[in-house]
Amino acid sequence: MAASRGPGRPRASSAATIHEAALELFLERGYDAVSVDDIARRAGVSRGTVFSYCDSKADALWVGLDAAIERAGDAIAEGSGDALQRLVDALVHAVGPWGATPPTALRDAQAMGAAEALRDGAPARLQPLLDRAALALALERDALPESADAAVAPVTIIAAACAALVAWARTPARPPAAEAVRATIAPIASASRTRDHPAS
Amino acid sequence: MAASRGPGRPRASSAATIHEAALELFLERGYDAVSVDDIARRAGVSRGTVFSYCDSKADALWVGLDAAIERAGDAIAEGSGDALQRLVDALVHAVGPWGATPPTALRDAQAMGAAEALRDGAPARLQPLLDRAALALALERDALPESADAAVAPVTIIAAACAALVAWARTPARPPAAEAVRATIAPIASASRTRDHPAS
DNA sequence: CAGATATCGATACCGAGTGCAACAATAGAC
DNA sequence: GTCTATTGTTGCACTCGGTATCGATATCTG
Repeated sequence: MAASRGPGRPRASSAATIHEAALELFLERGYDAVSVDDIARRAGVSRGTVFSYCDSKADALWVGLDAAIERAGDAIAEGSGDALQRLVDALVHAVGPWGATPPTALRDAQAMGAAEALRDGAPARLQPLLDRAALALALERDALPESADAAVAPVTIIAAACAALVAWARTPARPPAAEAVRATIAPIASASRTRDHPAS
Repeated sequence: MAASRGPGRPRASSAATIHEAALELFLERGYDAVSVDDIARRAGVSRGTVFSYCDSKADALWVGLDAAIERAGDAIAEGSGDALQRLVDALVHAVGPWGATPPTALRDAQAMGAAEALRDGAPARLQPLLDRAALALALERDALPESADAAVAPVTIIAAACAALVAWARTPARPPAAEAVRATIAPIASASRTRDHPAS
């Protein structure tokens, strides 16, 4: 990590330290009642340093989620089958490491009063994944990535996966995340496929 | 309207005036380069007045869209068929008045540099509609509105409708919006129905 | 030891959004 | 016509998230 390689390092700050402090405070006081100053104080760091490690106050909520989004984006390039199938497999694969345990921020979103922040931040976080899926689909279908043909199905499937995960995280007794996701989005993908490619 | 009933009414400000000023400025300079002060100046009112008519800077982007969302929410209560079919019909009905002409903010989102603002604001704007759809579905299925069974399908269908509309608004030669929406979400709804109610 | 370098901290700044107290204008009461 | 209550409007102060900058400090290299 670039944070610990440099020549001068007066403290032992890290993104993880700040994220931990933020999540602690979110749980104690609720997301809205925690300011960035609070996070800085709890982490033993100045306000400026918080923003040098985090892009926004909400970053701590997305630690495990961003990683999964990135895994999904990377997996789209690989995989077998048509682009839609690759998207399904990528989403399933991305949440595989979670097993039956959701990332803490997702599981405690309600308790932290961060459900809205999570919901409102999702579009921006998911955009790169969406772009890669739309691009893959557009290449396969000789369409523009912005066309309805290439853009709608990825949005639909990714939205379904997110909704499934939110509900899954609330479930007391959970199956593995990958199972829940596949069961939800596989039929959606089939429907998109048959609508867009009726013959094959 | 409460705005014109009272004894004293020093000015004739209105939400429409402020929305017009905002959209003008967004088109001229781009969404991010326009401050609320700019909008207030252009509309000939003070900053405080802007926020007494608008909840946020982005409000002007949502004038036509919010109305459609509200139409859809109201239509869910009526309609025929199961709850999923009512949601489909409600969405189709909600964009009916648009015909083949998208709301200006949706059509000019790119030109205004407001595509991101629109995307990021969508979850909060769509939440009431989502809640009503999930509630209707939960009642029909004897499930909790937060359960996956009741929550996933509405998210999926509404997301598909939004994606379809965004792509539709970009299309040079447009069919009526209702057609585009129905063609996109009908198969998704069928897939959700057969998955959740395999027997019937 | 000296210089280069990168992080950290403090400060100032910007814009969105909220709250409030004062003001102005008008409709109605008398 | 005057008084009064109501209501939109204004200006200001404030909070908070986010950005930019500059100086200080600690580490590594020569």
